[in-house]
Amino acid sequence: MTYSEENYLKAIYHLSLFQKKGVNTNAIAKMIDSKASSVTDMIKKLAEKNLVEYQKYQGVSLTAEGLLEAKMIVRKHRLWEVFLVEKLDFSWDEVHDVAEELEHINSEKLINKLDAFLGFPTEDPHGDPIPNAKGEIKKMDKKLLSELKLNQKSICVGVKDSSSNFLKYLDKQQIALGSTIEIIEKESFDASLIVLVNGNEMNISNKIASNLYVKTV
Amino acid sequence: MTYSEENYLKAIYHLSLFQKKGVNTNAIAKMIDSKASSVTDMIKKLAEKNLVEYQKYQGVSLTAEGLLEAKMIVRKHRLWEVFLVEKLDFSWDEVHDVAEELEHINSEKLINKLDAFLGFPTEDPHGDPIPNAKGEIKKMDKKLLSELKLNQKSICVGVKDSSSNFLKYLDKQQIALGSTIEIIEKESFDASLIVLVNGNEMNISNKIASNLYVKTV
DNA sequence: ATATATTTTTAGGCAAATCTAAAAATAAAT
DNA sequence: ATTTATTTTTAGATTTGCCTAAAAATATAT
Repeated sequence: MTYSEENYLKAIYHLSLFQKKGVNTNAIAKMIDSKASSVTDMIKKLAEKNLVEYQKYQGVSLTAEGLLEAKMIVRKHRLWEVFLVEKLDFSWDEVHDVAEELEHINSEKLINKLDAFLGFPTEDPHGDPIPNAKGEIKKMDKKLLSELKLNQKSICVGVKDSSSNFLKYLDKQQIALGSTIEIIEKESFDASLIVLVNGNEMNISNKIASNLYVKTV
Repeated sequence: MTYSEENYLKAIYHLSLFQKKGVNTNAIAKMIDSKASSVTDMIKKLAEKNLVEYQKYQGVSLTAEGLLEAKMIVRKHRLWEVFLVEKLDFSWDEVHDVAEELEHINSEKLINKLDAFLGFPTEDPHGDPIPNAKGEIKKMDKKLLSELKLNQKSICVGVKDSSSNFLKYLDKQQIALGSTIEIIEKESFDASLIVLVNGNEMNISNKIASNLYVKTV
């Protein structure tokens, strides 16, 4: 598979997590940062190879084979992210672009050895699940902080938005994966929250709370 | 720089270590496994970018800029090889192809962090020198085993041929980097040697001895 | 239900990297 | 020094992945 084919599969995979029907040509174009016509071309090629199911004008979906391929790319991406953070001291907002390149390195032995070296992690530095060698994904029951009940103790387990901007904000506020979080007051006017993060009281906007995943404890 | 451009630079670099004049079009074609006409095309492109010096029919050589680029690719290749062997338990005959892909990953931060993680190694698993971040290469005074004097104690510091075949042969004979080697007899008829490797007597053909680097002690 | 807007596809082209085959330059050999 | 052989370059095609612009299909709105 080419670099480009892999990127398309990955994009379709990510989009299909939110869209149960076929994934739109335009949505793919936006994610890949290309044009709808290019997407149509590539989709035809992927359909030829039996990696996607494609009906003209009806969007695409991954075949079983395509899904597995996509998961393997995601697996590689996230394992490399763990490597960068745990072993090479990258911060969680720096890993994405490099992992975007590393995910295309093609060696099963490499990725499985890396997996073992890292201790078979199940989540990446942003709390996203890492598919295992068979493509199985352990899903965690997490919820958005904005959906958490008052006075319910929880711990931070992931982010929805993993943009560098947001991650740096969290660093500044000393919010990290594993931080304990509890809502002690909800402001109905702007839906902002007063929370305890590791015991420290702070104010958090709704936008932040809508991008932080927590697990109740 | 594209993947392909990097491969050409690397090929020219390796060939120019043996050939002090301009490197031949045909030699490059053979190394890259392509055709002379393709090489001519690419060379023109690299000359445009000031990475090589090129005169029609006279071969190519690297400019200062091209040389540094080439060394950085070699640096990446060899650092990844160390990583694969030291951290992921690859054997020395398995690393080349994967490193061939990894060497194109483009992140200075990554490679310098990796370098530090590995403890700033100066040689790769085959005994080849690793350029440092400035492109400096610490050269070791090594010689071929075939050039070693009788009864001169030495240690194995590298291989000239790093084909999987040869490396597996060395594994089988329990010859590795760091093994002590001493010639105790030279057979003039076929130039084969009787040697002590870590104290064990064994017979070694001239071809083997001409592909093993040693350092006298 | 028809007109309007949006999305998707087709048609035709472009740039990069490669190739084959022929021509030009250089090297080797008698 | 010519001829012969080899190497290198040019010319013209091909493939991949992308593009723009126009046409076709689908969705939306009055």
